[in-house]
Amino acid sequence: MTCAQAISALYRTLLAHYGPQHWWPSRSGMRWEIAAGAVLTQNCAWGNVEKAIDNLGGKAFLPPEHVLAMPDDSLREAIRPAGFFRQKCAYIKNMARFFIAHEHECLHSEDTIDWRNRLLAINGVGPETADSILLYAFNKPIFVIDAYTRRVAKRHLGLDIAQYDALQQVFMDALPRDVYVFQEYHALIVALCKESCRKSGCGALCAKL
DNA sequence: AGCCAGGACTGAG
DNA sequence: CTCAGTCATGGC
Repeated sequence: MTCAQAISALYRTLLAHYGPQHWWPSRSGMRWEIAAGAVLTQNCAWGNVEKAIDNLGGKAFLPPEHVLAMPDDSLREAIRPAGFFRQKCAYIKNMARFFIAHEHECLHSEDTIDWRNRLLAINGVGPETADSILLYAFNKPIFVIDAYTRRVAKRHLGLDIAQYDALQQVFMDALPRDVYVFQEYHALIVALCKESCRKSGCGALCAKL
């Protein structure tokens, strides 16, 4: 079995086992909330991010103009549960400026790579954050690599590639250029890792992997 | 009590 | 490019 076939096979196995995830929890349904969440979740448990999001309006998530206008002290207090609150305060304001200026433009652009580069130019946005925003907030066809993906790639696919872009390319070359597939695949990898973590063995599924 | 969680930035070699 | 140090909270 080729590497590409193994990547496709793993996707089918995970999808059959866990079912569609319809991922990126967002209560308000705003693209902006997804992007802010992507920054807040940097090296931090999602449960802590939810507290921060609740503090920023939860279901009625505050629009970027409002967050940008908040005094740093207030914004820091709101996002404190997500950790690194001093830097994340600045990062989120950078992201708010991007949304105010470019949300509509980015949404209707076909040039994903161009917008990926623009996101990467923002202080506080690295490859994973940029790709998460493009894939889940803007529905662009790009594959997200994170710590979970690296673990699964190494463990179940024998892929030990250090460079972010290189590993991303392997997945993208192996799969159809399909937003839905990219969204589900990443979500399914997270589902697998969370479950293995809880049960300290992965049970029935691991036998198939 | 420590380790880690859906990273990114900076500086050094 | 690779690597360590830094940033901070909450859950287990």
